[in-house]
Amino acid sequence: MPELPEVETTRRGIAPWLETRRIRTLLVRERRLRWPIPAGMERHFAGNVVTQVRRRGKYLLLQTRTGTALLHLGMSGNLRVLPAVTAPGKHAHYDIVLENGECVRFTDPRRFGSLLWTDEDPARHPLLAELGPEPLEPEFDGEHLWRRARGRRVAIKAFIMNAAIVVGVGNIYASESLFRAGLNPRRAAGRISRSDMERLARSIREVLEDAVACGGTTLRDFRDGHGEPGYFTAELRVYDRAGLPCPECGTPIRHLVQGQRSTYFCPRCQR
DNA sequence: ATGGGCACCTGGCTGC
DNA sequence: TGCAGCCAGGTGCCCA
Repeated sequence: MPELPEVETTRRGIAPWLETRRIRTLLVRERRLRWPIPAGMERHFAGNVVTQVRRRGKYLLLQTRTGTALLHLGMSGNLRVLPAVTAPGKHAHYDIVLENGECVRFTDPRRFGSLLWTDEDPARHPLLAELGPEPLEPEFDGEHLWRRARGRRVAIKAFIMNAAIVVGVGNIYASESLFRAGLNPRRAAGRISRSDMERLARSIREVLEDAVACGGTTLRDFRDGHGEPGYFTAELRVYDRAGLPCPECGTPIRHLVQGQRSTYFCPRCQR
């Protein structure tokens, strides 16, 4: 479900409800997420105060007075701000309950999401330490992509979906970025010119910024922190549009599979 | 080091 | 209606 724009949208939705607030308790109903929630997780939350809600790639970081909770939404997860006494749905795996009873609830049918804790600098956590730059920050640019692509034969689509190269680009926005940059998703990363990499970096940035401005993309079930869908779905130019005319040239959009993931592109506009 | 494939899960949709 | 088969927004890990 969530790529960078959806995670950022979620962050913006829940941050005002959590920052500076004291947690009454963490209520866990299902510990079997991607990594089982450790038995002692609750004690990190009870009575603690959230100082900041940040994002690194597709991870949400709840910074507290004593450490940092690392949340991941996986494929199908979402976080919702809810009033006190809201009956949990089938896959409501944990609630972060505030002192007044309001809660932020994690729901995730597929259980690919996670909830981890670190007492140390979260940037040093093994899951975050090796991540590439944030695509909306200045250190991400065409030169970075070009440099990291030297000698690499992977398809450019897989390359930009690799979080060690750049974070936040998932399956939807990879196709969309490559369309905007006019690059064929099958091209070897190492064979793309410096100037095309500049274009690609700009495209990635623009697509993600536009999607954040729209509150993300809702294909099936993405909801922000308050249950609202994202409106970038209407702006998608190629994703999930196989056979439909390319918005630039009218050629039917093609579908192909790369690394078990669907790719969509215009065979005429993308070389 | 790199690249490719698998696994982890549930639910929704399609087609017989 | 029922059911098998396929697909889905992520990503860590294993193997060649």
